[in-house]
Amino acid sequence: MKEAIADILKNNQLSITDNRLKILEMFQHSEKALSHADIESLSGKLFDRVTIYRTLQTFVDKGIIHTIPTADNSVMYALCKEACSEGHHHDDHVHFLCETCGTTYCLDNVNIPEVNIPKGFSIHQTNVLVNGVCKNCK
Amino acid sequence: MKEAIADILKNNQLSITDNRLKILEMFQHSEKALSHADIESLSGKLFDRVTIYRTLQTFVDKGIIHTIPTADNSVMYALCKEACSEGHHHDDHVHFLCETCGTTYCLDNVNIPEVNIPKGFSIHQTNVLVNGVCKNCK
DNA sequence: GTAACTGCAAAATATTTGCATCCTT
DNA sequence: AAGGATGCAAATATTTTGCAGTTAC
Repeated sequence: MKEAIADILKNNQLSITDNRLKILEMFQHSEKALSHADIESLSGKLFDRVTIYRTLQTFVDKGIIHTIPTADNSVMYALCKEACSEGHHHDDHVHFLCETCGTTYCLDNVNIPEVNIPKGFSIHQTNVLVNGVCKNCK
Repeated sequence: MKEAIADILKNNQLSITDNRLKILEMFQHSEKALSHADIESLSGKLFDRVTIYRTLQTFVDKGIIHTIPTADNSVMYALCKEACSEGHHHDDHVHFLCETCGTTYCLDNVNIPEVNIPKGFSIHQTNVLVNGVCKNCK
């Protein structure tokens, strides 16, 4: 497991550091998406606020994690699937925000439905954001 | 036209002020969604930054405009359709972000497709965000 | 006249940058 | 040893709050 995490870094030409391992581990262990603040508090302030910003940005750039558009425009992050790579995100899955507990889930196994857009527009990527109540808060 | 704008304010128990009329007019005249910064520059710095924050928040609260979740998590606003009211947004239309010109459109006449979510989850609202190239940048 | 709205100042937050030090390779 | 990563300090940017003056009704 630890190995797998280190491999992710290695495969992306990133140095293997404690910070990065810990942050990646958080994402792997978390069923839900994480915000900068989540990571800061989960880490117990072990590492610097600035380091978190830079680490998250690096991971997004490398295609290891992706940002999730949220209704309240807070920035959430979650692990990318294999399809992603540097500069090319393909996280065409559904994101679910629970209005009760505030948790954001990536519903990887829910396919994005087809969207019909007007003539003259072309689609590169589709994000679907669902608000509602999750299974734990039901 | 001016009347219509004033009516929107009146119908929502808001005082009719120059600021609010001008900001609402911007939304009505704009095909695309606007950010706080857009409004600030469009206004020619006529009104205070703080007033814009407060006006936008008031409009969102009243259901006159809605926020749009964007991929880069910048905050965009657009007019709501009639279905919205105080505390109850129903902007179930597709939002389109042009990757070339950065414009966000509300595609009011494109219906939200059905999304199948896992057992135990219930849906209140669905947002669809499409990235691509718009008709003007084609 | 009264309540609501606005603008200014300032506080609180969030994010970015520079640089010296430390760690990975 | 060299380059990348980190932490601290500080610069910027963003958003919120308090309050006094102004405006709508």
